Amino acid sequence: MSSSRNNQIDPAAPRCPIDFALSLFGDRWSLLVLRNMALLGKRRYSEFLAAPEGISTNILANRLRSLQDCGLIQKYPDPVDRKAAIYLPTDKGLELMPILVEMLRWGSKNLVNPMVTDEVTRALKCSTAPLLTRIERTIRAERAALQS
Amino acid sequence: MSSSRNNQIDPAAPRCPIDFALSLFGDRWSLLVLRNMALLGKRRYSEFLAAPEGISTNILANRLRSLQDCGLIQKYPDPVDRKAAIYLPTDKGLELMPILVEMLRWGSKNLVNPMVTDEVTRALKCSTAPLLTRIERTIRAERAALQS
DNA sequence: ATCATTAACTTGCATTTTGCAAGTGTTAAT
DNA sequence: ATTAACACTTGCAAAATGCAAGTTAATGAT
Repeated sequence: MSSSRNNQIDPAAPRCPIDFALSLFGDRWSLLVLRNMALLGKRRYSEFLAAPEGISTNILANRLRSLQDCGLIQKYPDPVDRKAAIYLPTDKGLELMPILVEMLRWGSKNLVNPMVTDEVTRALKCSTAPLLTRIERTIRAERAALQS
Repeated sequence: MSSSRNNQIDPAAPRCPIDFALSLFGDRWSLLVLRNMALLGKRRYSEFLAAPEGISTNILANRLRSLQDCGLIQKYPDPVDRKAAIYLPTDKGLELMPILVEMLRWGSKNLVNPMVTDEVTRALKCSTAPLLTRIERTIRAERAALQS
């Protein structure tokens, strides 16, 4: 697979936004990695690998690369452990949160036994704004700490 | 491929709603077919095939089957042309519209030249509620006409 | 009644992507 | 000097995809 999917497409040609979105993260794993980062507070390769869905090592490495190539996540060296890396969503990646939240809503409604935190349950029932703000703040704060 | 993906999974076991959603329509084509039905007013196999993204015939047939198996769309015989079929989203499928709309929003913001109708542009700027209501009404009306 | 056409697929096959297991390179701890 | 932890990479079989061609059933034209 090319490191980023969908090359040889004229970026100025008019295109359906949904098609564009799906060409970047329309697959089984990309949004699950984003979920792990943004919703479950995971930051490292080994943590993503440990997710209950069981992504395999080569696919995870491939997705981490393509998400970086799309500008949706960024990789940082861990300041206290030089063999480790920290992955965080970019602002462009954080803008995917409404999509994740709507999937969460649909899945929660259509699953027999949806596994969700109390915070998410509350957010889906009332307003998702507080959840989204909290996520943005958390990620931006970590990013600021890593870049200094 | 099995006609519906993800068999041998205990439906009562607790599961992440996002994982569940992605297991049903987390691929390049399923949501594009839904877009064609709900947002672009397409109803027939030949219309889906004519979409600018260029889905191939076997993949389209496969997705139409798996979306039916998931209960997201339903197939009806065309009342005026017995060799033709009409595909429409179910209510469960209509509930995916917020996900599509959020993808639309993200793509429109992050594409150089997003191809969207004026109605969608307006909906994204102000409120998506009118667009969603109009889609629901349209589909439900067609469904009612076909079932009688 | 026959023939061509249309709509909705199915089939075969080459290419690509996925999933699993095993291996590699670098840093850190003992 | 060994061992362990972390983040990958490689090899290979199996599955999914994309393309072209073929099939079936209903219509429409002659």
